[in-house]
Amino acid sequence: MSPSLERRPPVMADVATRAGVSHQTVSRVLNDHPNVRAETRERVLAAIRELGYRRNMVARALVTRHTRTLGVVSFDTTLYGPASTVYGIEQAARAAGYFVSMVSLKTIDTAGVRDALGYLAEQAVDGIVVVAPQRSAAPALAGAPTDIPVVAVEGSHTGDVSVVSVDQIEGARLATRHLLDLGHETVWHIAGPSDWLEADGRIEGWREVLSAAGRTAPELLSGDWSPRSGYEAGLRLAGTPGVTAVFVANDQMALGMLRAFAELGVRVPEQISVVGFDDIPESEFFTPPLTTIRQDFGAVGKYSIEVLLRQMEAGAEWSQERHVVPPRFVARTSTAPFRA
Amino acid sequence: MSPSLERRPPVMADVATRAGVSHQTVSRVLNDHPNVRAETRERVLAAIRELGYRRNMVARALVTRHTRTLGVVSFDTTLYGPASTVYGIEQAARAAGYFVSMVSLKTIDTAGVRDALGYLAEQAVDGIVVVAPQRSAAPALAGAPTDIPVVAVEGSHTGDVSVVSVDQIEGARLATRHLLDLGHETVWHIAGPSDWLEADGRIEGWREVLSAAGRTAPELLSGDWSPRSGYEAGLRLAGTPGVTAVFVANDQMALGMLRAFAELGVRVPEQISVVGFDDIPESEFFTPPLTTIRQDFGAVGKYSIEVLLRQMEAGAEWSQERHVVPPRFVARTSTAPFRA
DNA sequence: GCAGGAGATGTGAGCGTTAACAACAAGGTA
DNA sequence: TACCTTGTTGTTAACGCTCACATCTCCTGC
Repeated sequence: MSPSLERRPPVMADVATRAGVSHQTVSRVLNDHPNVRAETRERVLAAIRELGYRRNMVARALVTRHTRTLGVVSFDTTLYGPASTVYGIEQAARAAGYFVSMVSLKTIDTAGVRDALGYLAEQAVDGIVVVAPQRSAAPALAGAPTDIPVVAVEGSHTGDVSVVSVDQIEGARLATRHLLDLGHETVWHIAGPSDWLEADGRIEGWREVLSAAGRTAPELLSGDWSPRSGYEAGLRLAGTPGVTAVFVANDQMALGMLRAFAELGVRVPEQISVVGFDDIPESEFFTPPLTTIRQDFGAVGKYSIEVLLRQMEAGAEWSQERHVVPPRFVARTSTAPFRA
Repeated sequence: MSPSLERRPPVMADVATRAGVSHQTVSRVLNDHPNVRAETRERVLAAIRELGYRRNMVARALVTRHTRTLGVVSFDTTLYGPASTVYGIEQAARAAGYFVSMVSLKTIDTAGVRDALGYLAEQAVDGIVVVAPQRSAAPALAGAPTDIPVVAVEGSHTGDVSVVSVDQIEGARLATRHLLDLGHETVWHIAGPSDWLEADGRIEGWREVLSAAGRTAPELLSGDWSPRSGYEAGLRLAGTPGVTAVFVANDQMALGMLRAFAELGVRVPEQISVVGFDDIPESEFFTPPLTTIRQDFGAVGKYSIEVLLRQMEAGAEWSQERHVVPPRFVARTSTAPFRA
C-alpha cells in the first residue's frame, strides 16, 4: 500500500514547505507574532488556505500546558436555574476564547463531585467552575486539586475556593417584606430541600424579616423544588386556618401551589397571596401571573468566568473572591393587600 | 533558583523510576495490557498512588489521535427541550467513557454552525452531535468536515449525516386525532417558528389527519415558542367564532394561550379544548392540567450517542442512519368532548 | 566605513505519551 | 541438545507543536 493513500490532515511542516518557509515562521503567523514580514505572512496564510490546514490544538497544549478549555461541573442541567447558569458560563467562556467541557451530575455527593474534578484534572482543563448548590458538595471542593483554579457557583463559603452567587437572603427579604407591607399578619414559607444552600438562604431572609417585624414565623413546610411538592404543600395550607400569604422558595413549587388552590376553590390573590422565586419564563403566564424574585443566572455565569480567569492569571497565589449578584423583585398579580 | 522548587506534577518516567521499571511498563499497566506480571503491576500501582500520578491525556491524545471527547453543538440550552437532550447526550457520553465539549449558539445560522464545527474540529473531538432543529443549520451540516463523524439531532435529512429525532408528524397526528375523536368539527393549530423543522413536522401531521377526516384546515397561526406568543394567539382565537379545539405546537405557548383564555373568561376545556406538545414538568400543573404529547428527550440524547459511537467505530465508511423516537400522548384535563 | 542593534527567519530540543520492535528468560517439543 | 514458542520487559522513535537560541540581513549613528 502506497503511503500517499494514507490521507493525513496537513501539518505545520506541510504548510511551511508549501510557503517556502520554516515551520517556525508558520507558527509565528498563527500566533500573531509581530516580527513577520507582511509579504511572508501573506504567503503562509495562502498556503494554509490552500491546504485547508488546521492547527492541532492537542500538540499545542502539550507544550504550552494550556488547553484553553474550562471544566464545568453541574447538577441536573434540566432545571432552569442550572441550565441558565451553565449557558451564561458557556457564553462568557467562549467570548474569552475558552472551550467548555461539561460534566452533569445526576446526584450531588462528595464522591461524585470529586470524581468529576478528577476527570477534568486529567483532561488538563485550565480552570473549573462548579455549580453545586448542595451543601454535600462542599467537602469535595475543600479537597479539590490545588493546581487548578476552581470557582464555586451558589456554593458554600467554606474552603478556600472563590464563590459567585445570587444574594438569596436578600431575595427572601424582598419577598417577605413585600407581603408584610401588604398588611399580612405573617408569611408562610415553603422551603426547598434541606441540603440546598439556596433553600437555607431563603429561610434565613424570611425568618429575619419576620422577627424584625415582631411576627412569629409559622411552621416551616418544605418541598423538593418540583411542582408536585408545591401542590402537596398547597393542599395542606388550604386546610390550615389563618393562612393569607405564602412565600414559596421557587416558581415551580409556586405553580403546584396555585394548582392546588385552584382545585380547592381558594382564590389567589383574594384569599391568599403567593410569591415565588427565580422568575422562570413561564411565571408571567401562570394563573394568576406570579409575583416573584428574579435571579439573574446569566450574570452569575458571566461573573463566575470573570473570577475564574482572574485566578488563572494570578497563578499560584490567587486570592479568594466573593461576588454577590443582587436579586430583583418582580411584581405581578398573585399578591394583594390583606383584607380581613 | 533550584530546579526542585519548580514542583511539576509527576510524569510516567517518575513512576517508572520509583517502581524500578521502564516507563513503557507503566504505560502497559495504565492501559490494562495483559502481559504484565501481577507483582510488577502491583509495584507500579503503588508508585502511582504514592506519587499521586495522573496520566497526561493531552500527550496521550497526541499519539493515539483520539481525545475521548465528543463535541456538542446546540441551540439555546436554556429551553427545556435542548437542555434535556443535551443532558441525555452528556450522560450517555460519559457512560461510554467520553467527555463532552459544549458549544451553545445564541442564534442558529449557517455561519454559526460552521464556526462551531470548526472549533470542535480544531479541538480534535472524536465525534460531534449537532442539536440544530432549524432548517438554516442544514447547509453547514452538509459542508461539515468529512473526517469527523457527525450526528444531527432533530435535524433535516439532507446531506449524508445520520439523524436521530422524535417523530414530530406522528405526535401531531396523535394530538389532532384526539381532538377529532372528541367530536370537534375541526382543529386549529398554533405552529412554531417557520424555520424550525419540528414546527414543520407538526403542521404536516395536523394537516394530514384533518384532510384524511375530510375536514378543512383552518387558517394557520404561528408563534415563536414563547408563552407570550401563545398568549397573543390566544387573544386572537378567543375573538374568532367557531373555535372549539386548538393544537398548540409546544407547552409554553399553550400556557400563554390558557392565560389569554382565562383573562377573557373563555373556559378550558368547556368552551375550547387545548393540546400542547413536549410535556414539560410544569404542564401537569397548569390551569387546567395540559393534555399534551410527550417527547422523550433523554432517549433522543441516548440514541444520538449510540449512533455516533457506531459511526466512530465504522471509521471512514460509515453508513447514514436514522433513528426515530416515538412520541406519547398524555391525557389530562385541558380537552373535553365537543358540546354544541 | 564599521560597530552595534533591531528585525526577520531558521535550527534543534523537548513536551509526555504510545507503538513498534528488540531482547531476554522460561518452558515445551522434536 | 537445539529450537521454537510464549510471556515479560526495555529501547527507540514518533506524534505536531512551541520555546530558546542561533543566524543572517539591513539600517542607524559616529
